[in-house]
Amino acid sequence: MYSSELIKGTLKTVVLNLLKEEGKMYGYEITNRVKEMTSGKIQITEGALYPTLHSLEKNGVLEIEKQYIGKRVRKYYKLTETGKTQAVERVNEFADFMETMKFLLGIEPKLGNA
Amino acid sequence: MYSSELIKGTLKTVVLNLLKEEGKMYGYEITNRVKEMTSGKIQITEGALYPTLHSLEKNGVLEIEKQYIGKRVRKYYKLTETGKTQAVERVNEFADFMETMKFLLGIEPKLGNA
DNA sequence: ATTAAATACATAAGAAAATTATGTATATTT
DNA sequence: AAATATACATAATTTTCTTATGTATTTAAT
Repeated sequence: MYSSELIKGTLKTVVLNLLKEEGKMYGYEITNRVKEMTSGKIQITEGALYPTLHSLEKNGVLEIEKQYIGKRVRKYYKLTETGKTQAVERVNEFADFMETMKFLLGIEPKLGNA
Repeated sequence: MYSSELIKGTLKTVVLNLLKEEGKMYGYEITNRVKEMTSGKIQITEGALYPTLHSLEKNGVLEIEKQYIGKRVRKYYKLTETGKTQAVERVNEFADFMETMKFLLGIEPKLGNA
C-alpha cells in the first residue's frame, strides 16, 4: 500500500482510463479491478470513489446505465464524448508529469527493463 | 503548468530529494529551483512550501541554519539523519508508484528515448 | 532619487480531495 | 444461521493545497 499522500489526485485519471479501455464499469468493479491490477498497492475507497463518479456524471464526463441484478441495482458508468477526450488528455498529462518528476527526482530508467 | 490536482502529494518528496542532493537550501531558493528545473511546469507556492518546511522541521526531518544577508534572514534547511532516510524512502516509493501507474494507465515507455 | 521588482520570510481563510466511519440492502458462501 | 461478499450512499473530519494578504529588505530601472 502506497502512502495515501502519493495517490492523491490520481483517482479521476485512473477511473477515466479504465472506462476508456473497458467501455463500461460499475463502482464496485472499479475498486476491485484497481486493487487486483496493482496487487493491492492501490485501494480505492468507496468514500472517495462514489462522490467522484457522481461529480463526473454531473459534469457530463460520464453517463449512467442502470442494470438490475435480481433486486440489486448496479450502475454502469461509461464515457461520454467529452469524457473520451478528457480521458486521453488526463493520461497524456500524467505521462508528461511523470517524465518531469523523474528528472526532478533523478530517477533513472531501470535497465534490463526494455 | 500541470493541473494542481496532479501535483498533490509530491511536495515533500520533491523538497526532501532536493535537499538530499544540494545539502542545504532555503525556501525561496527551492521554489525557484523547481520552477527552473521544470521550465515552469511545477511552481511551488509559498503558502504550500513554508508550512510544509515548518512541519518537517517540527517532526525532526529537517533542521534550520539561520543566516543573515545584511538585515534579511535566510533560513537554510538541511536533512537530519532521519530526514536522509526518509528522502530515500520517499523517492523509492514514488519510483515504484510511477511504475504501477504506468501499468495501470497503459503508458508505454517512449521509444527513441534511451 | 524614486519607483518597481526581486528577495525572503509568514500566516490565515477557504477550497479540494481524500479518509474514516457509518448506513442500507441483497446475495452468496460456509 | 451466520458470515462474507456484493453494491450502493453519505456525513464528519482530516489533509493538503490555493489564494490572499502581510511585513520588510535589497536591487534594478527610470
